[in-house]
Amino acid sequence: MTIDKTFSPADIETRWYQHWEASGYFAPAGGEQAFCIPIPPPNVTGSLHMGHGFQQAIMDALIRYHRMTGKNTLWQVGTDHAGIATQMLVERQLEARGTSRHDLGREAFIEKVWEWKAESGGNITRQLRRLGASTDWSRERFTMDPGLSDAVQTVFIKLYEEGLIYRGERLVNWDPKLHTAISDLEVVSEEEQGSLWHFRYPLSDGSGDLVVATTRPETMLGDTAVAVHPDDERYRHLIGKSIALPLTDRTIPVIGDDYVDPEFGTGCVKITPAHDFNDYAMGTRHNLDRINIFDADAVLNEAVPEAYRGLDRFAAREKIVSDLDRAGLLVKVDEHRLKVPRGDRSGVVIEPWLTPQWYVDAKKLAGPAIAAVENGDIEFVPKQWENTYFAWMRDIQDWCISRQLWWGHRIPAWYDEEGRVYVGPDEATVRATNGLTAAITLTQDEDVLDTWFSSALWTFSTLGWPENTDDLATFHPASVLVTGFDIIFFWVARMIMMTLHFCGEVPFRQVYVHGLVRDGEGQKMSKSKGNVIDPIDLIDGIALEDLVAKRTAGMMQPKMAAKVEKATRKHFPEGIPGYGTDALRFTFYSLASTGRDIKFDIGRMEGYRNFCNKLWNAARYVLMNTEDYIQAGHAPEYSLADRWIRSRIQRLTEETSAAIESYRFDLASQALYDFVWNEYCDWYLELSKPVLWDEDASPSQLQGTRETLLLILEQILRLLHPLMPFITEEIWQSVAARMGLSRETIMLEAWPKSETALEDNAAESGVEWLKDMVTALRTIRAEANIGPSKPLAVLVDNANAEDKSRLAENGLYLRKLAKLVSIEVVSPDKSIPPSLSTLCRQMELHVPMDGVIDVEAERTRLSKDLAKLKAEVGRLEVKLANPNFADRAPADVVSAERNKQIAAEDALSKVEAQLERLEGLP
RNA sequence: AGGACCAUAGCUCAGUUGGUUAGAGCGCUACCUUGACAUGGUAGAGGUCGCCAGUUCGAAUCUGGCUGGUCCUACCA
Repeated sequence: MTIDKTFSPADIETRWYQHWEASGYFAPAGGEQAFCIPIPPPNVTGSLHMGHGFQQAIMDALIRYHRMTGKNTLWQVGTDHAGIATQMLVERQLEARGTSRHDLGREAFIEKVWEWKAESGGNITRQLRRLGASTDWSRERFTMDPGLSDAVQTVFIKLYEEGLIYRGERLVNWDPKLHTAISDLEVVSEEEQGSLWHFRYPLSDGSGDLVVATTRPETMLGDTAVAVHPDDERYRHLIGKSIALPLTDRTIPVIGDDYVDPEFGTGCVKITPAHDFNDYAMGTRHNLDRINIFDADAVLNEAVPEAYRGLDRFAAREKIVSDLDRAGLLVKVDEHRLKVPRGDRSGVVIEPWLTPQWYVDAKKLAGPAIAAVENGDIEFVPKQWENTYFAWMRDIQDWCISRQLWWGHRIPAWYDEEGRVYVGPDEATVRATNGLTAAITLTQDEDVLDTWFSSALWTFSTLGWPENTDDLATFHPASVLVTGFDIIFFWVARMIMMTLHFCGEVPFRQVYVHGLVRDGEGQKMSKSKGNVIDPIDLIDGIALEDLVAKRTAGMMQPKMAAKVEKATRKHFPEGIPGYGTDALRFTFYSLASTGRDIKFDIGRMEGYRNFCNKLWNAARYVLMNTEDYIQAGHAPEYSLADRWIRSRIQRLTEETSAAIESYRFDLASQALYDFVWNEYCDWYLELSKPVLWDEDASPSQLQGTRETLLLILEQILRLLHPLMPFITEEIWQSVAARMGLSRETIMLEAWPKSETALEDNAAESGVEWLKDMVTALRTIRAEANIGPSKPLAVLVDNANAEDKSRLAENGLYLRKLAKLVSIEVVSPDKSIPPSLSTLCRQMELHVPMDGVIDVEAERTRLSKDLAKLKAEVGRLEVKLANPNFADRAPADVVSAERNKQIAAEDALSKVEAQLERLEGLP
């Protein structure tokens, strides 16, 4: 069997995944204790972005880890129907074909969406597989599945019956492009440049006028009052008078309300209760009329004077301003920055609009949901996110759940001709329970429910609720929810409320809140910015031209596309080489610290690709050197190095487990990387060579080293497996075979336990000593420019008894690792020939150079050491001379400092002596 | 307006309850194809831990203020 010199991920990943899936390894199996993660359902018609990739990587690590610890492990997978997004997508396709959903009609349109789902829905699950996600595909769910739809309907009806869902006509956030209401959370307000128009409104008794300031002139046609602050000296005498509203024939009152800020604008506010949330509230307080002047397109309707009917809101603004100007009523226009609310999907300005909608009484549901976090039934990690949660929950607003869409769960409510509402699972039931004869016409509500309404039921609806299933009993509450902080309100909070209400228990015990992935410059990744990276492209690689094409596809503005193209060519001049899933995953883990932003650094990913290669080659070395391992059959004898690495891996095991348990994947990956590269490869593999290549080594010694090589590698693979599933499985198969283990997959092997009995402090300090020696000698070599191939002789002065025995025991290692021909312990009075000298601990190492020493270079080198030591001695002297330190600091700290001082002074005098000796040379 | 978070090497980031010579990866410099690996090896250079005060024998770490940045919530007509 030959193994390639470099690791090629593409060859193995898909093969292993298919094997795992086909073998049913992802399904829950046995174990007293259950461990369950519900996937945050991605949009069924979408595709994975880096944020998803990161999130799946975290979940898969947790799942694989807990599966290996022997738990009954379920990763519940599925997707949601993403009402608005999906409907928009399909509508765009229809548009491209010159048709529309209205041409098709409701049923045909919904059929089209299902077709589209069938076509594109596999995309996201395919990507999940490429990432190695060990989800139980046999239980895949979709929010529009019959079972989940049942749950949605049951919940709606129950909440309605309990009075927690109600229908009401109120101002909603209306999206005039998508023709639907959206919730507060789906509105994003950002500062934009606008104007503040000042208009003169005449009093109807002709006694004068006042000036109002507004950012939305077009709404003046719906004004039903002007408000001033009741204490405002300038205007209080006007309260109670009335105004002849320009451009209309209406008369409206001047009212006093302390909501008005006298400092802003003119101190007079026009009030339009039907088109502004604050005005609505004021209208309620003062019993004002609500005049709705817009239709669903935000076009002026019948309620306004004829001249303005049929105008779009922005056209109306222009006309109104110019008409008022012509009438001499425009006082001035100021530049003004204001927050403009836009729909997060459509991007158009949201219109507060008066329509009947369905609401969830969130305040009542919030109480227990707050308590569950307060009393620790649910724990956020990191804890600080609980504050975000509390802040929102304690000031929660009722949730508008109806959407004027076709794609989604249709609201189970029917109206008779008088507009009376009946809620029930279907028309027949509604008729039966309400005693409605066939003579009465019933019409079902046209609207569907917010997608988040069904997502809020995710943890229990996916497990079979409202049926009382075994799965519910076993896997609910879930163990942990892994999610980004951006959907704490959208999803996490709502899940907690709904689940507590319907299941009487929390949906999950912990919420692990991770950061959001950004590009290398800290920018949010978004399609419109053109800086998205498809995780699959990092895995498989992509040519520059393809990447540019992908990023600029569908960009409306050529200017923007050019900009994106330029940035892409700059950041990825060579395109992206394929790094493989394991490298991508390991990069995600290394970035998963407690911060809020995760800047994705491709350079770092390259480093972890190299790490995969390092591991690959370490395995190659081990396999090459253990070929006759099984046959040998001698009782193993363990070397110092064997005992050392066996001890070290106990600590690594502890550290890795603790890191994963506390969701510190960055620490876990760091510990593993450091161990594999800097301990196992750099030292242990090197230390194994002198043994394996020693012709005098006994069969027992060979056996001890070969066994340790395999044992440690096998354990490393298990520790790495949750993070890097593919490469570890590939290597593990060979390693396990070599060890004579006849088991199926590393996936189902036990998670390593650290064994205190194998911790060996003597071996650890022995190898530390050895490393110090080797490093000291290598440094001499490097600093004096002696090539690595030139063998050296070493004289060791001032060795104590322990050093002497270690020198004797480690001769083989020292000769090989530092490339020495001889090591000689000399007595202090022996004269040293002209040498390069250095210190190692309290020993002095001399490398005789046959008189060809560059005295000047050597003096420079030693002087540098001397200066460092002098600084240290000085620092320690000052510290220890301070009586406050000596008296007040703990005794162990003081004595540690004193020991440092003694060692430093000793070293100082030795270097001084070495310098002196140098002076005697030519 | 209220609140949160962040500021450590050129870059991306660790740094547990205050006590190390402040660490890692990438990048950089010099040398090296030695029988796992040049996606490699060896040895280095590089930081007044944003600024100012305070607490303390001792502060990257705790407290207050300031500056700079990010974000969330509410919203000004």
